[in-house]
Amino acid sequence: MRLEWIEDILAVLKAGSLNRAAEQRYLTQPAFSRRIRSIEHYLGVEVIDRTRKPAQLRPVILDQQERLETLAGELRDLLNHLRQQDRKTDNRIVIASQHGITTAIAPMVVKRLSANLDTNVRLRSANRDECFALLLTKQADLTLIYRTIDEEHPLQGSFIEECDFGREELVPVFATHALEALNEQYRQGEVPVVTYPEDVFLGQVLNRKVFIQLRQQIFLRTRAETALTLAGLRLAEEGVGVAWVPRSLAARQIASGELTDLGHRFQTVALSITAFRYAGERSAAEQDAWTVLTGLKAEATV
Amino acid sequence: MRLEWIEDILAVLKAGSLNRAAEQRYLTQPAFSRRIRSIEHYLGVEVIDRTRKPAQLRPVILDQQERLETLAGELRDLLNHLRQQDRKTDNRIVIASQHGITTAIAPMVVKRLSANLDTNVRLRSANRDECFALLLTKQADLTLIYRTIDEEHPLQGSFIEECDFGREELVPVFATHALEALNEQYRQGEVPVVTYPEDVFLGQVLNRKVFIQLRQQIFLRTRAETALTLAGLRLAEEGVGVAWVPRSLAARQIASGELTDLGHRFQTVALSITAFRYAGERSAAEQDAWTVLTGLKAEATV
DNA sequence: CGGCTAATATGCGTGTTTCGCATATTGGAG
DNA sequence: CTCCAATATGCGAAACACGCATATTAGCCG
Repeated sequence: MRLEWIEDILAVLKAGSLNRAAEQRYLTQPAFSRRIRSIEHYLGVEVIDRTRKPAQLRPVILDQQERLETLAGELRDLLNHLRQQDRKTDNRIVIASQHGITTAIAPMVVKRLSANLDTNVRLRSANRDECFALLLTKQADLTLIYRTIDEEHPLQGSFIEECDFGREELVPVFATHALEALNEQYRQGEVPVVTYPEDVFLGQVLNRKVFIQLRQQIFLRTRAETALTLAGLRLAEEGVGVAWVPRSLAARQIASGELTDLGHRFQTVALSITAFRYAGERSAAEQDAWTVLTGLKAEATV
Repeated sequence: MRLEWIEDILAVLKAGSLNRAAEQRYLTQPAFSRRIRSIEHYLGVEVIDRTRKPAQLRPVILDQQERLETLAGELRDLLNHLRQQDRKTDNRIVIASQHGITTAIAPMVVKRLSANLDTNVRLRSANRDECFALLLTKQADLTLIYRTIDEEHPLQGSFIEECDFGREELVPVFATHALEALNEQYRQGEVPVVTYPEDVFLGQVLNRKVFIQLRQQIFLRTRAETALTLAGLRLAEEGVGVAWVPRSLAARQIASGELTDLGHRFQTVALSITAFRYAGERSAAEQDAWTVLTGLKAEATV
């Protein structure tokens, strides 16, 4: 028996159909359908009534709803407890950081935390959704992510606390040594660009905030696609295409003249760097970390 | 999270080492070792202390022992409940029957049950160990297995009830039309036989009760090995070798002269057919079934 | 009572997981 | 230091779970 199976069953209950339940559980409909089948096979009992079309849970299961919910809750509690326990005892905190932040800002944050506190910091790099997942499953104590300045609450619910503690700008950059070639292409009506995949946060933001408008003026030729800002940076350095990268990541190369900031010609995207954590009781180490972060915020706004 | 994982962890606790825990959980030591690793990976927490040699559970986990046991119990209860529930409501019972019995005796039993009662009987054929497993996990309401007459309690524990309700004899048979060839081989000091694998019950019984003695007199040439008595019967009919099969299975062929009963020359094995069930409350259908079975016993002993 | 649509199921190829077996490595006792 | 028992790792095979594309079907509507 698996916690995940209980959650699957409860999802059917709440969603009212396999289709929507599949969505809630982040699976395709066929995969979810098969999963329910495999659960039924394991139990030796039919879980849902397939004769009707929006498939319904059978009474046998429905009667156990409360029990299922209780058990699922207890299991999750146990998991959360185990996952946090050892951290509490060794004064350790885990920070989930969006990939771009891991290279750009997080090192500084970690340095500050380690310097000011007797704390063992572990940094886990992941994409944005994964970061939230790590926080929600308490595998991370807090998470650092980018958000666009107009984005409301990426995580709703009062049990989550947030703290904007810095700004970042996504700037278009390109190899200075190849600028002439870029201008030539520009005159011919096209720009080579490095894009991020549509299914990662930066890809969506860049598309919505920059590319849609830009495409009305000029043809964007995607020369490379990568989920990693660091790779984007390298590609820009090689003159493969214009890449939008966090300014802090490119600061050194821009200063040295290796890269040229094309923010005046194309558009930049303002992002804020936000930390999230669970509200409620927490370990001393985590409390201290949060204090340091809010301190950074104060610095930034000065 | 999985119930099986909790059980794995508790097994380490009880066994005191990965090695013996692996045995308890019916896994090889390497597989079990990796399983614990995967659990640790999932939890993000070290479950066992590998610096010492008989690996010990870490205090983090040890502290949760009671909680783990409670949860495991609740999950198992839920499973048992779900697995039995639908049977109770539609007056259904599931009988796990050892393969040989499925063909030999079970059809008669099922016929009796269906005739006398308004009951839906489902027969599941499995090997002996699987039958016990099905009973213990409540996927079956009762199980029919062979046991040797001197075998004590295959399942110990007061929570199991048993009922010997018949006798069976494993008799050596061979194709009548090929008897002459058999005798010829016999004179040359060897007998072609059909054996059962060592890892199934009949294989062990036959070896212990018959072959060990027989080998002191004559060379047994294994011509075929099969786990299925029915296949053994066919092989005997074809004259491949002498096969020990339940008498009831071969009764028709012996009567018609197609097969010859060699029980006078070799040895037979007396088996009793025993039904097992959980003690305690049960559905009306199952109670009725048991009554019918004990009735059969009365008939048999008359 | 057909035909349409949304819900569910199935075929298929692929990547991942888990296992057993054989073998390597390692802690700890003597 | 050497040996033994406990644990780990290499490897190949089988099972599993997934996504995509597509087939089937319940139920609604004309």
